[in-house]
Parts: sequence; structure tokens; C-alpha cells
Amino acid sequence: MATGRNHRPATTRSRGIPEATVARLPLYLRALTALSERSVPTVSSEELAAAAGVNSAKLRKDFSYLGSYGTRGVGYDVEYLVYQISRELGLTQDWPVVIVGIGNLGAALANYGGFASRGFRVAALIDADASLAGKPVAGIDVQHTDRLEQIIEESGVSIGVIATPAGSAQQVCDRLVAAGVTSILNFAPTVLSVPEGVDVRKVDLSIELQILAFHEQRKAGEDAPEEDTAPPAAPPAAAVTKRPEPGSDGDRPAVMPA
Amino acid sequence: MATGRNHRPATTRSRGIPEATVARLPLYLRALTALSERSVPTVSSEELAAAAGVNSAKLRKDFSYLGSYGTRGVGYDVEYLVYQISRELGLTQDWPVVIVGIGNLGAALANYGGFASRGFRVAALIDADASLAGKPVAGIDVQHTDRLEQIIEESGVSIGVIATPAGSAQQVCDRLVAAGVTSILNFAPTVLSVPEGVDVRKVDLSIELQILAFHEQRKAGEDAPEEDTAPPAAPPAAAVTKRPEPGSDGDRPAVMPA
DNA sequence: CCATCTTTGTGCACGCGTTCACAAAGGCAT
DNA sequence: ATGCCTTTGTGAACGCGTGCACAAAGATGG
Repeated sequence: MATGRNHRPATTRSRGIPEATVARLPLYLRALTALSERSVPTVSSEELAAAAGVNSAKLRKDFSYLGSYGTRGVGYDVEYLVYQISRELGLTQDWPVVIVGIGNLGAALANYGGFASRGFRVAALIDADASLAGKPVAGIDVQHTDRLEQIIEESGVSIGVIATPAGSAQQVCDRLVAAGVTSILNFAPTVLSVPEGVDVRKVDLSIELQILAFHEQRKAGEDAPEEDTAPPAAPPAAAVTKRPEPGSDGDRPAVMPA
Repeated sequence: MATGRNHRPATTRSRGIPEATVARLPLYLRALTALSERSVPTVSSEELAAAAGVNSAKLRKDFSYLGSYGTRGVGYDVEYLVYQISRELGLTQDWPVVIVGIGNLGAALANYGGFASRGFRVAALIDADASLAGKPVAGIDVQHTDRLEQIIEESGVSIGVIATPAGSAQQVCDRLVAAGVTSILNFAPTVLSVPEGVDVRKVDLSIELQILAFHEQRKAGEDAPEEDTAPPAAPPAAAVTKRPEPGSDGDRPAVMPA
């Protein structure tokens, strides 16, 4: 993660917002938006925290990093807070986004309505499959990978979404970065290497499920005894013990067409 | 990185593997599987750490929680480690999973090949739309929500995936839990409330993008001067300043059909 | 104008996670 | 065997995030 640099003297606080807080701001924003739509004028930290599923002290501390936007004895003004958080997150401006890899997942992403309402705009859909080119997905014509650089420069895209198979992810990533993209949301099950200054966030269904499985197993094993099934030979005698079915995993992002 | 859930207040810490470590095990497993397929016999912590994109000291400490599976001066036996991690994560057993909400995303998930290879098996696809019932998605017939409880009990499902609109998510969640599901992967943009003992993990594309936007904005603002656009009136005089377009967001999971 | 009540903002302590740095352990060559 | 070289496993320090608890701030009512 890039180091927090605090330019911007006096007037307002130095911009050292903790990463953990940033990750929660969208959560608050969602809860606040819901309140706003119900025309609720103000909320207490207690109420809002409950709606967002967090501790109220944590929420107050989070907000304190943004400034003192509350009123003691009353709470927070909903509309005002919505604006402040939106501004802090950079949602008051337009963010053109490209989605690369229009498989099952890419198409699903393209159809996502939550994009536009938050300042995100799908500038283009890109796929390596020439037979897809020109066909509309979610009302936007898919374009061939050849035009990737051109599209990014023309539209001033700085955020890219990778929904390709793992095999092409790094290559696509490199091209995106070379063309000027500095933030990447990666759905491919690979570790992307990027130069300094480029942010990557990863979403991986398979990992989430495995974490759930771990806890599930522990719950189940809480009563049951520990059955230490014979391991496949100790490390030294490794040999050719097990052969994991090749190619059946790890080469496509969670949610790609087979 | 998906939104992690903070649970386990250390009250029950028998098997004491740190949550942060558990979250990385799938990452290691993926890297190890790749090595295994290339028939690499052993890896050093340095190499494996590079492949998984983490610090080598962190990796060694993570593995130390599982036991001493390495050989000093040599490294780790790939096959052996794959087995140990798989067992620890509970992937050596079969995990039947149901997916509720077969929209764009649900369908994409159903098609995901990474399920089966990791011990996960799609036991059923469930949707409230009666016109979908009986139609095959990814080779499995979609079933109507009415049969939810029956399916879960018959198949012994303990993990559920929610890919419905936010409006129905809590209701679906309640039914899943009541029927015996104790782990839930939630794609709907809502905070689910569940009873003690049920794990929930959340994946939210919108949040990930907003976090990227925050960093992106900061990068851009490092050189450029701050234009403090007039805020929508201070909190006291709130007034009807800005009106976020209603209903355009927050009611469907990232990636649902419009 | 004062008293009381509500709710924010935050100082502080604690625990988890990360990282460094190194001793111990094992392999390998001689 | 012996000594060298590599790599693990971990003790300890550090920093971040969380949550408690409370004083200060402001509203509200008399």
C-alpha cells in the first residue's frame, strides 16, 4: 500500500486515514444512503454503527479521521455525512473503468447497476476472443484486446478490472499498467506483480470458500474426536505420492465460463 | 481482497491458528499446487513466499502454526505440504454447497470450475423465480425456493452462497440458517445478522472499487492543488442540498442482472 | 441563564499481526 | 567425522487496529 503522504497544510487535518478505516467508509456510505432515501435527517453513532454492523466507538473514531462532522447531543447529519464520505472516497468525480475478459463473470460485472450510482462508469469491455468483438454486452459493444491501449488513453481510464483466466492475467495487467492504469481489481487467481505506485486489490471466491470450510470443519470437529488419517508419507520419503488433477483449478478466475 | 469478517474473540482457542494465517493458507495452497503440477519436489520459504506474494518470514511463521513440516537447509516437501494444508483447511472432505439467487452472478458462480477441485460441490441452485425452475444452469436444474429447506436437509449442506438482491438476502439467510447452514458467503450488499455460531463472509465489488478510487484520488491529488468545492451547507443547516439517485444502488449484489 | 441530559470525540491500554534477526538443525563435501 | 553452508523455526520488538471509558460540547427545558 502506498504510504500516506500528507500534503495540504493547516486548515484541515493531515490526511493520514488508516487503511482499515478507508475499507469501512463504503460500508457507512451504504448505510447512510439508505437512511437518506428514507429522509432520515440525523443518526447517532450508535444507530449507524448497528446498521453498518460495526462497533459504535470504532465508527466514531473512523469519522474523527475525516473531521468533526457530528453534533454532540444530536448525532450526524445524514446528507452532510454522505457528501463528506463520498468526497473523501473520490466518488464525487467520474471514474471510467475498463473490464477485460468478458466471460461469465465479466458479463456479470458489466451488468452491475451499482457502478454508475457511485461515480463508476464502464468505459469499455475488452476481450481477446475476436468472435465476441462487436457484440453487445450490457448495452456496450465488446472490443478486441488489440485496441486496449488506445481505449485507455482515449477515455482516460485509470482503473481496470481483470476477469480473464489466470494465464493471461499478468500479461493483461502489464498492458494496462503500461497504458496508464494505476488501480487494478483482479478476479483472476494469480498474484500480479506491478510496479511501485500501482494498487491491486484481489477478489477470490475460492479463497473465501476455503476459509469458510476451515471454520466449518472446526465447528464439526469440536465434539468429534481427532482422527489423524494416515498422511501420505512423511516429507523425507516424499516420492510420487499424490497427483492433483491438473488444470482443473487455479487457471481461471472464480466465476469464469468453463 | 475480499472483505474479511472479524469473528472469533479468542474465547475458544484450542486449535489456535490465527485468523490472518488461515486467510493465507489458500494462497499458499494455490502456489503449491502449481509447483506440484510442475513436479517440483521441494521449495524454500523464500521461493514459495515470492510465488504467493508474501514475506518469507510471515510464511514460515504461518507454517509453524501447523507444525514443523520443513527440513532445515532444504525447504518444504511440496506434496506433503499440499496435503497438510488441504487437511487443515478441511478440503480433504466433500462440502456440498447451495447457491441461492441464480441471476447473472449466481449463474457465473455455478459455472466456476474451481469448486469441484477443492472439495466443493454444487448440491443445488435455488431461485425464487418460478420461471427459472427446472431450467438447467451449468448442468444443474434450478429449483424453486420452496424446496430450500428440503434440499439442505437431504444433501446435508452446511455452506450456502447468497447471490440474491439485497432485499431478500436476510430472509434467505434466515431460512438457510434455520435449515442447518452454518457458513454463508454473501454477495448481497447487506449486513446479515446471524445467530452465534454461524460464520458469514462478504464479497462486495462495489466496496473494492470504492477503496481503489480513494487511493486513486490520492495519487492524483499529490501534485495537483486541492480544489475545495463548496460543500453542501454545513451540518446544522443541512437543507435539501444533494439528492442521491434513489434505488439505483445498494439493493442488488455486485453483479446481479438489472 | 443555569441545570440536566445526550452524544460526540479521544486518550489510553490491550491484543493481534508483522517483521527482524539469529540460533539451531540438517545436508553435503571433504 | 568434521566443518561449512543453507534454510528453518521462533523469540522479541514494533506498529496498527480495536474497544473502553470519560471529559467536553452542545441541545433542551425550566
